[in-house]
Amino acid sequence: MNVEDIIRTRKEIPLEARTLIHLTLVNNKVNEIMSATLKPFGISIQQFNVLRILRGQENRPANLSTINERMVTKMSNTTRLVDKLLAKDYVIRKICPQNRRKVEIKITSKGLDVLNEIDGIKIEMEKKILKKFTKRQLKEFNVLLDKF
Amino acid sequence: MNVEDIIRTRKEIPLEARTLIHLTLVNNKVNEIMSATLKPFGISIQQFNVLRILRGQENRPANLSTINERMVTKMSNTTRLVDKLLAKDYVIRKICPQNRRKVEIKITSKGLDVLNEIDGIKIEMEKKILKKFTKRQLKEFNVLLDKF
DNA sequence: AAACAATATTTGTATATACAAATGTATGGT
DNA sequence: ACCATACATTTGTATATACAAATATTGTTT
Repeated sequence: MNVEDIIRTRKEIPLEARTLIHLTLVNNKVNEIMSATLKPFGISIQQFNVLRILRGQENRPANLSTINERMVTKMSNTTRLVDKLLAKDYVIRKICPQNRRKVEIKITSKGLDVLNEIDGIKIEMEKKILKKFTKRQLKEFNVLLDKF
Repeated sequence: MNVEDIIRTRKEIPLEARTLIHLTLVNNKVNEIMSATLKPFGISIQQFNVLRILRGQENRPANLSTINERMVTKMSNTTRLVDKLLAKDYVIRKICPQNRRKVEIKITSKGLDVLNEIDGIKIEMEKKILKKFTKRQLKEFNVLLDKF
């Protein structure tokens, strides 16, 4: 991926600006591949993230705030993400009896099934995206990302 | 920025998956800062990108396809981005006389003014975002990004 | 020249997201 | 108990984006 080719410029871009453009281009590319990978399963990246968080709960329900604080999206949209998953029977939602302001969300076996199906494909996809990296370079890359 | 802290997990994440999550988190952070920086000027990141492409044309008009191929967004949305800029008098749009299917878009002096105003602030912002990087590390980071 | 294909852009629509306000519930002070 | 405040979530709304179809113009074929 060459930045100058993609944005079609012949001018020299300052290193700082180039880095941030580069980052965005790479992120877009990765997102496109991810969305396309999930498309056959009818879920978006964010819906997938919610499902994984719920699976991580290992049968304990999660309330909306818990889900939300582990994601990048805003609270109001987390509600709507759960709505979508609910419509597909991938989660169940009920009001918490101890504190009726809260809602308890749990992944269903149908939701777990679809996640398990995706797991293998996702690992393949990740390997493909990162095939040009050595383990050493991946670690190095993560170290650099930590500087942001 | 520690990935495990942000997504609040205690589990070991496989290096490949961790890398892609890390990338997304960093990109989100950078985008947030950029949007916030542009907010006082009333333009979005994408609108800003269009303006810069137009400035790069150095008085020659650009048609929609030209703008679009230098951006990540889809054609139909480029139309709407230009609509927004038109409403702010940052660009003018007219039908190309040689080929009436095409439209010619040019940045106005008002558009140039706002870009010039933003230039300095943007450089400051970039420095701030990348303050923990040495020049050497930035180059290294770009080399790694090229592997995607 | 009429018909068809190719090109350039726009419009319609569904989904996604950000931000502010509204709703419903619980808690602490008086 | 009453009231203000805090908390948890939802709803409303504007903007952003993806995808498909529609429109308008030009180029090509017969």
